[in-house]
Amino acid sequence: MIQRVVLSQQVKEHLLDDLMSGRYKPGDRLVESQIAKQMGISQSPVREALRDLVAMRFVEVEPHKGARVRKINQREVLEIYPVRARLEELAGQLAAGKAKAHVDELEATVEKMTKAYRDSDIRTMAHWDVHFHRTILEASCNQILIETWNSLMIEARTFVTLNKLKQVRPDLDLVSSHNPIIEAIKTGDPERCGFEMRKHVEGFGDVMNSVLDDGEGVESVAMPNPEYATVKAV
Amino acid sequence: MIQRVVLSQQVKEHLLDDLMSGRYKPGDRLVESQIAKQMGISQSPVREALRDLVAMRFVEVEPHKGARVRKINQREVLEIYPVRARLEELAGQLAAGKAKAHVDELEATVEKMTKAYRDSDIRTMAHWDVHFHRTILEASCNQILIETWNSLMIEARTFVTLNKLKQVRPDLDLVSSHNPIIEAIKTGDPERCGFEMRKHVEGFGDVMNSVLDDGEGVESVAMPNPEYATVKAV
DNA sequence: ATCCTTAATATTATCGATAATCGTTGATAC
DNA sequence: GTATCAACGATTATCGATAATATTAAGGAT
Repeated sequence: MIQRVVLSQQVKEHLLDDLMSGRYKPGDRLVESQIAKQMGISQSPVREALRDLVAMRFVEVEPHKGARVRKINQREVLEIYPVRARLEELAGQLAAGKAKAHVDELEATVEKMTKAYRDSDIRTMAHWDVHFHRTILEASCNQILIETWNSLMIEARTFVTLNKLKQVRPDLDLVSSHNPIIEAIKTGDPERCGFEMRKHVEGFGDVMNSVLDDGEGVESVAMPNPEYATVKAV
Repeated sequence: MIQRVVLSQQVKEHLLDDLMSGRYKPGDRLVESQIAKQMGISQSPVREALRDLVAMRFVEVEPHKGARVRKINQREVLEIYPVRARLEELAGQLAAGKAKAHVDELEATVEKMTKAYRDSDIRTMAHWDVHFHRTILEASCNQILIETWNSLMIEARTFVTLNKLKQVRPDLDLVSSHNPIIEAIKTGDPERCGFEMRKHVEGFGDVMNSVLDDGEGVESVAMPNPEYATVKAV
């Protein structure tokens, strides 16, 4: 086994990779001793890695019962959008001035998303989608805001979400709704930047609400202002 | 040593208590073996507890160098208010209807805050202050929102904040600004509830900005809409 | 057959010891 | 006096083993 970084860190990344790629399914048990043997190391670093994953909300443990892959239920998937919307609205307002410097990168990112979308490479698409939003978040220069947003584990969730959307609503254009945000940033108007960010996220929330709604019998999640629909059918 | 709960949990609570009560100061080292010996247990549970505290952002560790009490700098203290403001605005909107059932409790909570304030018992005051906000958060019924808000560690920070305020601005009335929120909830109007929540938090942010501003040479943190001041001098 | 108790098994929680790493001290060279 | 480096001491990271706890299986009583 390699030794460059602390073992627990390596284990964590290894497990994270397994989780993201779906080799572990929600509800699966994660047995410390098994993973340890399988990786040829002792129990301690595995245990530590699992606790980290708990903090990241990918895994849950019950004392004396062990760890399982957390199953994010639909309620949780839907609840996240209003929260994201407000955080990103704030980010947009704060970033309005500073983000102009990143317009080129944002446009390039949208380009990469479009390409991944055409290739039906959902993983890559999710990556650039998150990158787009993260760019604006970071331009806000509010570290707490950034960390709070990060704590929502957008990257992992976006992959699942886009997968689902591509599957049940292949007619949707998931990329072009980023453009109004770029336009707003070009103007440098904080209100408009915030508004477009919020609209964008809430729009996705609405779509997910309708998608998951008729899928299973999930009651829709309270959304304060569901008056606009961002994501257009093509 | 007792054995009812898992040791690491007990250690965590013990350390948390030490941290909150100021027995450990920011920057202090937390040596695993020392704590272990001092509590008469082995290193493992201590180590685990420390990692939990890292996830809670009370402690930071560098690999092979160990753990220290995290020093929350002023920038961070100030940055939190815009974020809180938006989260609590959303909470207010979502909770508008349901929170009516809790008006009595909210009023009782304000009462307890007032009493603690008169007794100059800042710790208790912080407790009920947080309780007030948490009540509304929970009435929002958005679990993600609640968890996100919790992740900001409001309780610990409020204590520090109120302490500072009481110290440099003993003239401020920190309690009565909660009343407009209760009034808004009585009306059940989501917009108004959200607005009052946001105003309340941003108002505190403004005060903290001015307090810390002339205290040390900290540049003030971007606040999108600092046009109102909630906390009145008495 | 169902319910309870017990034994066996699987796994976590904790321990005590060791290896790996960091920071420092002190000696030596320049 | 300052820089470089080796050895030491302190502390973390990891290990392997054991104790504590939960889960399952088996057996017996009702």
